[in-house]
Amino acid sequence: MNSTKQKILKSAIELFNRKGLVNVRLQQIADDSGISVGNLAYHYYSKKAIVQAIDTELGEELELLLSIDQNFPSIIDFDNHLGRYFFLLNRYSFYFLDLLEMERAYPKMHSKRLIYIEEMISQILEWLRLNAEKGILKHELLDNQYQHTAESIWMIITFWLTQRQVRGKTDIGEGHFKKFIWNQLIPILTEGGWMEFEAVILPQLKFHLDDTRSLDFRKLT
Amino acid sequence: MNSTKQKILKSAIELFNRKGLVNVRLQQIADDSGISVGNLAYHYYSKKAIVQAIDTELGEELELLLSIDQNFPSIIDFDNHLGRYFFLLNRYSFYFLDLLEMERAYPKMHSKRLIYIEEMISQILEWLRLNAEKGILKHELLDNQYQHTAESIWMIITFWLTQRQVRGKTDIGEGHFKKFIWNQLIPILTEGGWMEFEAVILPQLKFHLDDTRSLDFRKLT
DNA sequence: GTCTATAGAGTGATAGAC
DNA sequence: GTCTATCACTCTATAGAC
Repeated sequence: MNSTKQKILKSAIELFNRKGLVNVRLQQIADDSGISVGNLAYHYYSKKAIVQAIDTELGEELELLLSIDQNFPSIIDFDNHLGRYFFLLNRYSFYFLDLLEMERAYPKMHSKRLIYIEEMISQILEWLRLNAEKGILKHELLDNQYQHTAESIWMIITFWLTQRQVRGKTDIGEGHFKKFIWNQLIPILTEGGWMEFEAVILPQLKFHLDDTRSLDFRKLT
Repeated sequence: MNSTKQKILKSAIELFNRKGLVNVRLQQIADDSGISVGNLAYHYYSKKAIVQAIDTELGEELELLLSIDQNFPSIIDFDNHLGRYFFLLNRYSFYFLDLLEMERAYPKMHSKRLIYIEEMISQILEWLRLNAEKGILKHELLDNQYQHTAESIWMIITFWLTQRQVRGKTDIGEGHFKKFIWNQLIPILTEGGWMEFEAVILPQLKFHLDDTRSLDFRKLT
């Protein structure tokens, strides 16, 4: 890919992230890239073509993340994985913020993304079941309990940025995100699971001092 | 409010819900109401004025829901409350589906809505703490645990429709919604809390046979 | 590859008759 | 209160010169 194409994608992603997909004009992308609209059209036939290029880029990164899922059975690997999702969330935030508009405007692209979504959920579920067997997590109390938990975790990841923006709390960072997800797991940790969590994850979470809000996450006595 | 104004609002809500705020033309609202665009403009000065009218309507219903929050300390009242939120979710679905677009297009309206959001979260938190004192819920393991749980429950309520639409699962109903929320509470129920839940809520959930997906929610042995 | 200029298809809002 | 007609504007996409 030549440098002009790269410049265009960089500008487009940045503008989409900041203003939302439908609120970005081709003119703005061209201006930000330092080229004309005509030239923009030479490199990318249409707005859809730009979105498609970004979509492919994100798709590759997601596949990478999904393919290494099988290798994070331990608690610390899950935490690292959350970090990687947080990175993608911020890099391609418009994709998560305008998820619904993407579906309405580009249904074909979205149907491919659907596969990633279901894969993501089933691999979280897999991780939960694996750790239940290992004695890190308690066994399910009800049918579908872990299915619901996996879907909840997916929801928190997917709509994390949206809720943050809606509530005007754009100052909270990765530590807060992770604590939020871990909160889904803390009540279902076994005694042993808690000990591992306390030893490995808690210090990690406290390290993330990028949060403005209270970081207190110490065990109550 | 005269009948034409009511017809307009009814059409607008329906169209917004189905196609999304930005994808509905004034012409369509007029057609659906059986009037002309000119007449539409006579009754509502602009598109924004229509949205504002709906916003006020929803605001009143939300205030009603938030004002009776203090009266649902028991488990069954919480469940009923979830039912009321589910009703509002569906009646004004565009407001939840296009939450971000609402903020971008009508920031002033949104800043009022922000208050409701924070109130909703703090009243869920209040309920959690009340039931922890009553011995229905376990005490917090960590600082902010219930704060996170309350925010998670708010997220699930608020983005329930969005995730459903994104994943193409428009066939799942109120029972599934409630089970999903209850799944947040099940792991933190005390022994006594579980017994009450099993007696009062489980039969209720099984009653909702509107779900297409598996309804199995029986206790595993 | 890059530009300017403009076509073409909306879209919200308005004017003015009835 | 209701209508038709149209303005003023926005935005994507294209044509054609350099």
